[in-house]
Amino acid sequence: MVTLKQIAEELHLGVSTVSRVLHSDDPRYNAETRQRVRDAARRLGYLPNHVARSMVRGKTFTIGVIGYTSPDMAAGQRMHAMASAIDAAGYKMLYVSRTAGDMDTERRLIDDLMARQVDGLLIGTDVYCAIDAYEALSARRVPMVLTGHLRELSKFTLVRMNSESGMYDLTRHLLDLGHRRIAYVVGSEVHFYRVHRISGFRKAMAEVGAEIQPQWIMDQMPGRTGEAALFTRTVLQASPRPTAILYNNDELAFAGMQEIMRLGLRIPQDVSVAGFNDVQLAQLTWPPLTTVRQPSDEFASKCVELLVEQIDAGHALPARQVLVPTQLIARQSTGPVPA
Amino acid sequence: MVTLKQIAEELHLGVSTVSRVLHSDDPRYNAETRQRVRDAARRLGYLPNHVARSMVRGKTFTIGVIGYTSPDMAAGQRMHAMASAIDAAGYKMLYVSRTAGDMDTERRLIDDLMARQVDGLLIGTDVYCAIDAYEALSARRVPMVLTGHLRELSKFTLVRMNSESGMYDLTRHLLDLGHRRIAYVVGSEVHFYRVHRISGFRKAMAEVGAEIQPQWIMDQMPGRTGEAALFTRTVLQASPRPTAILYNNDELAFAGMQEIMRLGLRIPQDVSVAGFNDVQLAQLTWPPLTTVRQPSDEFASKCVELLVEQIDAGHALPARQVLVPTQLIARQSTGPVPA
DNA sequence: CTGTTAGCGCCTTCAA
DNA sequence: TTGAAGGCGCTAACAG
Repeated sequence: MVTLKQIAEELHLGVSTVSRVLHSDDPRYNAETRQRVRDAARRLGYLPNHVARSMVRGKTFTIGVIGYTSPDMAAGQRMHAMASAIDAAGYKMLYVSRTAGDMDTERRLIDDLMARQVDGLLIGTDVYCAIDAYEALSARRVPMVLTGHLRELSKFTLVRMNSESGMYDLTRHLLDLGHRRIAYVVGSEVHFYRVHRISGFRKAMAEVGAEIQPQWIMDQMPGRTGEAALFTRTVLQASPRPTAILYNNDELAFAGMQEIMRLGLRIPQDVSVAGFNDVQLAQLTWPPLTTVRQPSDEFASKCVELLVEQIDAGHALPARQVLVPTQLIARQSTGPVPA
Repeated sequence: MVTLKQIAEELHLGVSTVSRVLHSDDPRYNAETRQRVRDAARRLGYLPNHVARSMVRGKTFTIGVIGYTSPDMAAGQRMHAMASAIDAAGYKMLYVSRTAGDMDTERRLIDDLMARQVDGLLIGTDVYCAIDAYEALSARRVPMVLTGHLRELSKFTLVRMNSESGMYDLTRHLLDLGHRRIAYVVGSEVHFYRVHRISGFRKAMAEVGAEIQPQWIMDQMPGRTGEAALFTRTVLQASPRPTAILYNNDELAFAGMQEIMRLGLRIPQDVSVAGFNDVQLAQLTWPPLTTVRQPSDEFASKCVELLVEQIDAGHALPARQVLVPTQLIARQSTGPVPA
């Protein structure tokens, strides 16, 4: 690796001269010197040693990101969006992954990242996460942004999608198609968005005076695809049956659609189906799935914006929650209520 | 941030004493001193400054990974696998992303990562990638591993799935079910795996003396889902029509299935369908998709293994290609040939 | 057993 | 307009 010193010696100049010309582009130097330095740097293939610069500047331009192995298929897209947003802000992403629910690993990873002097932390929270560690970080005013849906996180700076309006829009969409007998597979018990989604659902139903049938709401079990399929079968074999089923995420909806096909029912002629998240495959199933999208670019840049704000301030700022708006994607899995 | 010096002053010790106790666990020190140092470190919340250590050791324990925004939905899973494998090897992943085909960005990113003194580079190649930059890196013997399917990459150390045996297995699966009239949507023109996949297909077909019908092979157009759907419609409306269709990836297969449903044909009773990659949703479509899986954990650990080998050696080693074996996943989208 | 010192590569006063 | 020197936090000789 070529260093400033080597360039300086080669040109019989001082290191600080070379440093200033290359990095601060100080206009005080005469054009000739500047040109010589530039040429030498290019010729020797000089690359500034970022580790040394970090050392002396006390800043690494690195953001530590903790993700987890999510069953959610949109995870890849979100990561790329995150990396791009971080890059665009002049930082790099140091990414570590933990398996869902492993809090000891999470604490270790936080220490690892802090030891590496990251300028800020971006943590994707899971059902079980190391709240105590977040609190310690918060007390030290370490720049930090969380993403996720845990109720306990409301005291931290958090970015999450606007689940309430998303589910409201989706329910309205069904109501506008004439549906009134709507089932809802809530699934997960632990995430906070459950509350918001249900609230969006209730609000839309209430607006048109549609009644919510308790036996058409699945919200007590863990939200696995197998259970969603079973529930789907059960409600559709009863009488009367719902004319539309909402699923709290696309994967659950796919499982439901699979089951509906098995029952020999048609989508959307016999029953309308909608999911949530708009994973990439939602447009490739048959029929293509009506769902709600959370723009991952917007989500990522919001996270980075909130984090860089704190980094620039030199410390964490008062906690605030940001809701990223969602977008209804109406496709062919929903249609007019059967006559 | 607490430093060694602060601990040393607090205990009236030298910094090197503290350093050695904490990091090399030197057994020469007496138990009491060691305990005092340990306690103080814990009490003050000492975290070693990794930047400073990197500086002096000339090693960052960081691997630079360049990914790209892949339309492939398994990307997220691969990334997590990569991060975990890197972590398990005692490194951390500095991840950057480029949009597919943006070679200027790729060169900049390589420089950024090198400036950050990463110990090695792991690059996910795309159709267009900065081969010249790889060559420069290679000439400097920078530890580097590529992944991907470009023909031109054969001179670099590369990890990719064994496309030939994967497609061979898949074709055999159809042949064993009695199919002889098999269509094949190759799609992409540029990736090297195209050659291997076709070769696996041919080999299996030749073994049982099945004839390959040119009009049932789609390999001239770019591999978009729209074109795959159109091709599917065309071959199925002609007579005689194929009894099975192979798609070069799951997304194409989903598009094909969608089209087959539109035509009112049944899968697999009328036509069998198979994909490639085993994206997570392949098991959730109706019917679940027969496909070929590339284990992402194995893939990731192989990449890391090859890279760490070079890092430990201090420089790149002679180029070699590693093929990660694939696994046939037979589901319900394939069935016996119609009578 | 423990302390002192000399850097790692760079930036930033301060001095010339 | 340029150079010298100190120091970021740590490790690794080299002394004692």
